[in-house]
Amino acid sequence: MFSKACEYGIRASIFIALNSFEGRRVSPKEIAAEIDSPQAFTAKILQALVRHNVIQSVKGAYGGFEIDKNRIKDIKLSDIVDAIDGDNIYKGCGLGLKACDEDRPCPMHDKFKVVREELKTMLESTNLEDLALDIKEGDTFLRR
Amino acid sequence: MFSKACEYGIRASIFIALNSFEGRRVSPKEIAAEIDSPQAFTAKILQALVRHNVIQSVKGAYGGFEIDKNRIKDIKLSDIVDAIDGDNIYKGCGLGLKACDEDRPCPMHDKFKVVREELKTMLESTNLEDLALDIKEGDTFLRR
DNA sequence: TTTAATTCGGATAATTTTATCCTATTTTAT
DNA sequence: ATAAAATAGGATAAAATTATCCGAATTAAA
Repeated sequence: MFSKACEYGIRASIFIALNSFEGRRVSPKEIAAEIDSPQAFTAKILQALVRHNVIQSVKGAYGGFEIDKNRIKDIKLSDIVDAIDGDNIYKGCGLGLKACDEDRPCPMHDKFKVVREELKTMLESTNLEDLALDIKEGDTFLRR
Repeated sequence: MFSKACEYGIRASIFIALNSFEGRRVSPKEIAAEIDSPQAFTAKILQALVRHNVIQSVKGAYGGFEIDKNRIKDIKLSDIVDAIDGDNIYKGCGLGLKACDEDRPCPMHDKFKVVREELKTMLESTNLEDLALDIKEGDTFLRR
């Protein structure tokens, strides 16, 4: 469904949010260890998230990645997916037809639209705070 | 969402179904021209669909690809997706965690489950006959 | 039985995605 | 200032996906 990069990006963002609650910055090394992803590749993804303004980085000693504590609840899964995979997954045609739209729909259009809308709604209505709090409560897990 | 191979596979299957209604076999060349896909790559995908028993091929002169006319309505989109992309897309964890399940869910699990189920239901309840008939009626389109 | 029209399948290439490595740059503490 | 601890970013490699090419095998018709 999502690319590996996007899966890592979402997992990393949740872990960063979790730490930012406590005012703690985290390194790519820590992140990759926690979410079980390749470190250097994860670092690239973090850079992309910084460029897209989803997370922040602080360079130099005592630096690391963080998310503005007051904005954690404003970051939606769709922001992360947009930054890494783009919006084609929840906006494009299921059969890959560029010209597919309401006026000239592909054979899957009407039925796929329902799924796509469900995905879009889900991504746009789920924020990092909710996801991180579930983990904190011990209701959900980032690994193993 | 789906791989290119899977998109081509679905589009090709619909076109074959459309022709099998009329008892006409079609070649990879014809198929690729109609669904606007690379011919040799499409041929490989057709072979995979034959191996998975989704479509049939008849070798030699006057051969081509076809679908048993009486079975067109029994072939579900899920059969095609399964054959080409596997079932991970509508059965696996949205964050790519192998260990994610109801007992130990990932943070996205509950919300993603709804989307995944919607996709699963859609793929399993949509058959080639319905899709081909919509095209025949001029309500939907395979290209342009 | 030969020929022509086909699918099948192996080899290879191109592109994209995933992953690694190394150096430069930035920043804080000493 | 200097050293140490970080992120940034370029170069490269590995793996997966997408795509092409060509000869072998199969089949029906002439």
